[in-house]
Amino acid sequence: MQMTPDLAKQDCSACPIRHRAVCARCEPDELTRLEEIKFYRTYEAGQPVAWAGDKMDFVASVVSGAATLTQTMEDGRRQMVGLLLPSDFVGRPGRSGASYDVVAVTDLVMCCFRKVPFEQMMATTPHVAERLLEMTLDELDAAREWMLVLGRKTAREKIASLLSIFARRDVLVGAAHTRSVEFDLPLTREAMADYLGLTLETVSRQMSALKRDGVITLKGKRGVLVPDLDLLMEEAGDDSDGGMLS
Amino acid sequence: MQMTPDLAKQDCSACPIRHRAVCARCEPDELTRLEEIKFYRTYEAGQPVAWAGDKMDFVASVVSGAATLTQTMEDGRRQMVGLLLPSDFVGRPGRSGASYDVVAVTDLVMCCFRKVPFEQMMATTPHVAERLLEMTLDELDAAREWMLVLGRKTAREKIASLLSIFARRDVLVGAAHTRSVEFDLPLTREAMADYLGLTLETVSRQMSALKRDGVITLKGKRGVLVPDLDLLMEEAGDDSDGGMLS
DNA sequence: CCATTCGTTTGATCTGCGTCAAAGCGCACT
DNA sequence: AGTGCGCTTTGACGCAGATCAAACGAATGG
Repeated sequence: MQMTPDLAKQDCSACPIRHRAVCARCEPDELTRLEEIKFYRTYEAGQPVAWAGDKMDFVASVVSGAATLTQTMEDGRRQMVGLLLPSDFVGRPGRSGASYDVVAVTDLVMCCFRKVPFEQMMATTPHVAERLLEMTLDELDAAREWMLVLGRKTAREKIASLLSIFARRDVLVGAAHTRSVEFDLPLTREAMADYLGLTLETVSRQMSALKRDGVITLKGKRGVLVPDLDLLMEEAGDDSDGGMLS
Repeated sequence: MQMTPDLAKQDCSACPIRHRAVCARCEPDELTRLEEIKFYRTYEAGQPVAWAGDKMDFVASVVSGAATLTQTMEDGRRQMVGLLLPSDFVGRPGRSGASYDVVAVTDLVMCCFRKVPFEQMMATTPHVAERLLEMTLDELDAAREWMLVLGRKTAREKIASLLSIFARRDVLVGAAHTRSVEFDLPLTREAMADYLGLTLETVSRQMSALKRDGVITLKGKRGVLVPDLDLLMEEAGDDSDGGMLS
């Protein structure tokens, strides 16, 4: 959780309000104010960012790495309710504590803003509040999309749906109209199971099945090669194009 | 979908920004502007409010009755992703179309605001934008709570979780510290199944089981009596107090 | 009054996934 | 090289919930 001075001045395109990429309407002095209250934190794989109920005095967005939001029942059953990948946002303006356990699953760099000045900024600059609302609506859509996965999809479809999420972040256009992708899974089988409402054994079995059927190829322990993204998305039972066109 | 003149002047405490109850900071002229762009619509049970992809030129909140947000796969599998009860909000500022099918499940009255003037209002009055963000965050929390239900709870726990949602809206304090509640189920068994990721048969069986075990009593077709709310919430596997204290 | 329809209940059977158990990898230490 | 540890894979078996099927009750309408 130490500061990383070498990052302190970096111009981070994945900042909470994505001020370079999206908030083009921001005035220069607004950007300056954002830069002033910004700092970076790093976490190691497995390290907690916050436990449910803890006070969180900052909001942040992921620069690199991945983190998970999970909920746990008293008897130990766990459900991941959010997956934070680069550019995703954490922290609730107007709420004192974290609602869920936030844990780094790989080495993680986050771009943070102290909560109090950030909220002041929100209250005075409509752009920021609007951008935050837009991001929250996106999260809500993602959560609802996932409700369909959890409630109605088979184990195989669930795995394919999860792989699609990662695959769609790194699409390569191959020859002959097939889109192939290669990426590293940031999650263990257990974490995948927690996300999908399955057990790790079922996850493992279905991964093997998808491999056997040629939908994916496993490269070492973490690497996954998807020769045909369309085939994967068909396996996921997804009617949409996965947002590739938007 | 006809206008209801008798409602047109009613002071609706469940309006989108809940301006009477919540937006106490609003100036009188802001309230007046809201009143000016407000109108009411009624729908009959079963009637669609909007299909996924349709343009929705208004945002609204539920005054009375209930509506559902559902997602459907090509093969017909359906998952409800949201349940709209009085005071709940529908419609996305900044988005052109509905993301999900919105259907009235009982007779429904909605308090609507034309989208364009509402968004103008949002852009100029920080209260409204903040209130909307707060409401969206609440929805997001509810969606994530529901992900735990869908992913990790047993059929019996799922039913109890759903019943808790309705029960907590109408709590009566009984004698001897037990809290008893009585309410009408606004959903059919099939709709409950769509919400819970189950089949209607399983829903029916588990309802019977809860009745047999004295957790609930069925009054006619739709009426449900919960003699002890704490017992129901224990069945739901809920560690929280259900927000009763907050 | 009966017939139709729509939602609900209940039963019998099947199956996908969970559970329990054991073995197979890398990979980091010593 | 050898040992231990964390993660993954694979197998055997059982069960919760799906599926298929039938009957029931209440409301509606001729």
